[in-house]
Amino acid sequence: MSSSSPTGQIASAADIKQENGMESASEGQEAPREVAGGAAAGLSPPAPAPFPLESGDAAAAAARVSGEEGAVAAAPAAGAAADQVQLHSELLGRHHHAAAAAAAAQTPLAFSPDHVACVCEALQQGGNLDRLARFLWSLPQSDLLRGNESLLKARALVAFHQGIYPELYSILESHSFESANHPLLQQLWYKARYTEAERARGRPLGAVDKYRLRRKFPLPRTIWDGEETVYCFKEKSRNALKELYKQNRYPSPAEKRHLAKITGLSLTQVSNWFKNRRQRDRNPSETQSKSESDGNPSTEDESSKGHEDLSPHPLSGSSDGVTNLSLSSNMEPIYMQQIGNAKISLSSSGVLLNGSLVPASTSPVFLNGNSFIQGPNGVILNGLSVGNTQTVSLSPPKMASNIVSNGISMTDILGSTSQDVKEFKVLQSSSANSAATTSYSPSAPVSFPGLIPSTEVKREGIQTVASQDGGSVVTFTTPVQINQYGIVQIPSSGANSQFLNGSIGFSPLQLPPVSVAASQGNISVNSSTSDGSTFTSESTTVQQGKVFLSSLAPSAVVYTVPNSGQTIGSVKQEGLERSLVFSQLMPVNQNAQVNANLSSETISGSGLHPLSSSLVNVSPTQNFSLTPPTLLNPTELNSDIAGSQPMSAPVASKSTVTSVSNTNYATLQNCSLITGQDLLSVPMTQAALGEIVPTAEDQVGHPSPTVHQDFVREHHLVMQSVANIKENFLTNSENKATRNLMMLDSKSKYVLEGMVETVCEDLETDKKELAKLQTVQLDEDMQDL
DNA sequence: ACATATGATTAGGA
DNA sequence: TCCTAATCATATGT
Repeated sequence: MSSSSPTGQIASAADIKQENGMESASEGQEAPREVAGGAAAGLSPPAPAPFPLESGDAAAAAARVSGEEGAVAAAPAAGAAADQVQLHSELLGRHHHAAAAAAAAQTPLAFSPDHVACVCEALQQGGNLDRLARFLWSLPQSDLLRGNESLLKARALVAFHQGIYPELYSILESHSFESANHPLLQQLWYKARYTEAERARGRPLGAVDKYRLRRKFPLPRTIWDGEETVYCFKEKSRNALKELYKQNRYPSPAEKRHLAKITGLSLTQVSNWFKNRRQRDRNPSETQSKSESDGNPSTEDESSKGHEDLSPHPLSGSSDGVTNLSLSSNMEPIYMQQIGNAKISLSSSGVLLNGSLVPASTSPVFLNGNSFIQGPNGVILNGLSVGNTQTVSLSPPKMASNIVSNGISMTDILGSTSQDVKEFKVLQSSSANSAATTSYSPSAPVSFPGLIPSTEVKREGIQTVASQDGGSVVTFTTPVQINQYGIVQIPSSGANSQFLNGSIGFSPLQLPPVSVAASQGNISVNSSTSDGSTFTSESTTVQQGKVFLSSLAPSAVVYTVPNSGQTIGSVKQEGLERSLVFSQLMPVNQNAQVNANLSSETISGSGLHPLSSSLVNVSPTQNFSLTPPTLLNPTELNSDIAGSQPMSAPVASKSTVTSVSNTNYATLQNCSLITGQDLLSVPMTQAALGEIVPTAEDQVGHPSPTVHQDFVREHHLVMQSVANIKENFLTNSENKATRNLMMLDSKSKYVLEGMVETVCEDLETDKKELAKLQTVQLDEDMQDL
């Protein structure tokens, strides 16, 4: 029990289980199970409200907030807060005070959709459904009708809470939700069915009854990615396990971890699976069936088959696409900054939480209380967890540790836990992929092309802008949420605050569908850098069909291959695994996948050197090139990195994000590396987005190279740090590092498309608002407690 | 209802 | 800490 409890872990397990319910059982069995139960159990069995964060989380969050931020927000809101309306009005007031007071006055209730979403998320997180219900009730019809996902989710929660199941079903079936929200919504779906049945029968349902109901009322595709799950494990996961089992019945801890990571299962689950598998192979008599692996009794490992298709990977998927699920998992939260932790205070970086997982609850949490206002540098905000759930929190520059996500402390996550925590998502596309990826080299770790880690991507960028004066430096941090609502904040460093709104734009790269095909190939990314350099990864050869892109700072982009320890000599797998790097896979066209790792850790963890070379692995057979609108100058990056001349080459890049849209094309966003010269280009990227705000630079008014340099510097720093060059780091960091975080939603939808909205115009205001919300929530929570 | 499949748990050993 | 063997309870199928 204890150990495994996959569910316990975060949600990941929970998620999975959710679907079937079985697993969750780990704990006790009784709790059991059912889907809902399972999930709930996993999370917090306890949780009062099924959805809210775990108590633990909440508590943590609360603590933070109160402790640290309390001052800021607390005051006003606190008491009154209780009431939605008040809250509402207050928010409005604040919100506008800077921007448009007048407007506010006119339309009191006219919250921007983002704010509404924000409030909804906050209330959901707080778990106070009554308040949420009141809030919804106070909204004008027009707002309710808007397709805002957070709102819909909130309505669904309220409907469930109030027992208005038909409405719940209607909501769930009428809108395609982000995969990050699937776990929660799935729970609602099943739980509602169970409850209805129980009421009808007047007696509690047994496991079988629930199972029947699940069969009878399958999840609508709007809240399910279509991935099959049998006995609690996804087909893909099962296949991955089988593959490895064929090769080695006694996987090493590292292999198990890797497998866990790949499959989104916990280490314990992986171990149990092998244990059971071995046992059942041994005594067929008992259960026999080996359906699983075919009979490979022999399996003796390796010898046998070896190759071939060992992995046909499964990824089954339907092809269609729908979305994926996320689930839970995902969490791979990543944290990257190990560096930060390590020695450099650097960053603390941001943490992303992925909402995805959230098992039970919804996810997102606001976190970091600290973050809110941290002085000069670091602040951030949190995005709200909007739609997806995810919230981003930022941490203060220094501590990495603070972050709590979903109740889980970062630390935990960071720790080995990652395995447990993380989950991957599978993109449907993957299914297609599966085909694509057929080849898989045995030697290589198992690859699971189809899985995509939750999508979180975090990007940290540190941007420092030197003021012309030279005196001040402005740093800003930008967390981006890729969900529907992106929030970018740029705190100004010093007293003078300048806020930039940044919206971060990503210019999407589109990958031609075609390219994606198959399994092994190289991918070249051509960036049209100013100089026209193209980046190709030769070195990268194939790893398992994945391409990893890691971006460090805003500017730097590193391409790494995470687990391919093999490839990279010095790197060890374990290290890699541990590193929280997460990679994302992007299915391109459904067939190809690209992984982007944004963590620096990977590299650093291994202690390698410079990873100098950037590697891109592409498994897809074919090569496809990505042409970002922006410029990539990988070369420079690499050189820099490798070169050890940190500052020398200025490259400013923005983070790279890969997005995959359901539609089949993948987009790389923000991949721009800008050379010093091209400073201007940076902004451009954003321009693409359109409406968005001026780039930071613009706002700051420094186009100048200087800035860039700093930028670059920072980058370098990061990179270097990776490389083990820490000293520099410190320096820079001291200046102020800024980080950019990007959260992608677990869905991978990464779709930055919409994401980039700039939600908060007035950062301060937002901060306050958020703080207030949090405070309020906390207060309430406290009271409840 | 029954049979089977499968993940998890427990106890004991190395 | 990991493994095996036995066993549990649910999941799934008929």
